Amino acid sequence: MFKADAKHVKSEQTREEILDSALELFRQHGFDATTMRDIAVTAGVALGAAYYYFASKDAIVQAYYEKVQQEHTARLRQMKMDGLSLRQRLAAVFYSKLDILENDRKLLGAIFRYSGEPAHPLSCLGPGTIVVREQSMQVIADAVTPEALPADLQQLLTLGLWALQMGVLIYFIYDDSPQQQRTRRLVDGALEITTFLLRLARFPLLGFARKKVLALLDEAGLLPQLNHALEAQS
Amino acid sequence: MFKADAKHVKSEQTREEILDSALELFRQHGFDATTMRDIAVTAGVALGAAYYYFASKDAIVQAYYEKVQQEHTARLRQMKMDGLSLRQRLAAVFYSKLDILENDRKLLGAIFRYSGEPAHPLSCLGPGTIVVREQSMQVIADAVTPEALPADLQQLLTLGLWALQMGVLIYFIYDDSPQQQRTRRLVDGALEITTFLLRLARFPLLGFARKKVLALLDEAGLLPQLNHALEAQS
DNA sequence: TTGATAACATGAACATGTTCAAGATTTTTC
DNA sequence: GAAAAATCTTGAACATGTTCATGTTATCAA
Repeated sequence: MFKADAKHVKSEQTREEILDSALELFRQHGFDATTMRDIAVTAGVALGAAYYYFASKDAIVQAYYEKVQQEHTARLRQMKMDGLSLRQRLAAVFYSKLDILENDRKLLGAIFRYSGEPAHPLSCLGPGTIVVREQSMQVIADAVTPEALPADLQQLLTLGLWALQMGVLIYFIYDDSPQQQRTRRLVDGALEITTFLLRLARFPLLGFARKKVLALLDEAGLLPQLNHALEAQS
Repeated sequence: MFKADAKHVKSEQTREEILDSALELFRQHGFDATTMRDIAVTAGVALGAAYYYFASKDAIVQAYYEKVQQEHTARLRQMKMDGLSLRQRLAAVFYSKLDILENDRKLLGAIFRYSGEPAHPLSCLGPGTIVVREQSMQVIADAVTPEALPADLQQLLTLGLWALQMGVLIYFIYDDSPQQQRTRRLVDGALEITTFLLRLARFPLLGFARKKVLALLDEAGLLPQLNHALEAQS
């Protein structure tokens, strides 16, 4: 189960070769302008081989995004968060994600392409992408946990921040300001407001709203169980 | 400019014929399983004719959604809203939209397909779909306006509800409960919380948050000018 | 009426994502 | 080590969205 057989290594190399070639071509000429034949030729394999390793052209982008998520998780794990405020930790989460994706904004579009098709294996909200989704939630949860909030509030905050991150990514894709500074400012502002509202969440009236929201999300089945995704790290 | 020439009428009929055939086939066999050739044959025209009237297969779904939006606008206009509360008016807005879309959930996926591609003419967030987007915002704005809220709050509420509607549509697509009752309950709960928070928005602390949010959205360029979409009604 | 122009219609040809039957290579089994 | 199985590779063939050169028909000016 764990033998690093030469064959397995070579297979993995071929896969990497195809993935790297594809990403290079995507970045150079765009996703649509790059054909699977281009990718195969650049990777030095036959067209069919590309499909042996990747179920579809979009699946290549999905594989890229999974690598991004691994990188995001890794970067935050080796970051010293001690002494940082919640807001600073969250800023680190959001900023590092943007840093990683900075030069590949055009690729991200493919990630959202099937968000309206529950049955599609690459739907970013569907079961087919649950691993990477839970992983990205876990990154946020890890930044939230040290705050020692009440469990319900913590869950709510994590889900809300994950949704915010999704929205920020969309904004990021559309952001044509230099270096996407606008997205960064949006993150700053959103986090400021988030932490401000969090301080307010202890007040009784907002506490009532909090319970309402939680009950609603729960009834809607939108409250995932967290902490189940970390072991899926290769 | 306004002559109902026989030719123009016939042209419009052909377009309708293609659109109707396409929708029928989409509903019967699904979007992907229906080919443009199927559509052309069913409509009794050549393949090229379909492309004369619609720029792409997805554009047919877009045309469908524009019809849906027209219908939504029309339904709400002929509804007597006098004496209804804000929450009731908003419920009418959300429910009627779901009613119209009830049997075409599978078609909706195509609407979101290009949400991550700013340059695509069918991006549901891009400039190519601004008319239908403003129209759907206007429907919400019309339900909000009678409340005579402060201008900033009204704008904020309208934008927030539009975003909520988008989210609800996504949930709707994924909702496999009978008659999508879950989505309706989600709407109920979300509107309850919305109106509750709206009552709170007058308090000074939340008023501060409100200003913050508004400034943030404004800086991000997310506050559209409303009231400019009504004349584009055929 | 006639010629010119614009609007509409055609379907073969093309581009490209995807499939698949067949073959090559490696690993496992006995 | 030979046979069997699993893994990997190939590229022709296919399906289908889209384009386009070529018609056809309607409109309009003279």
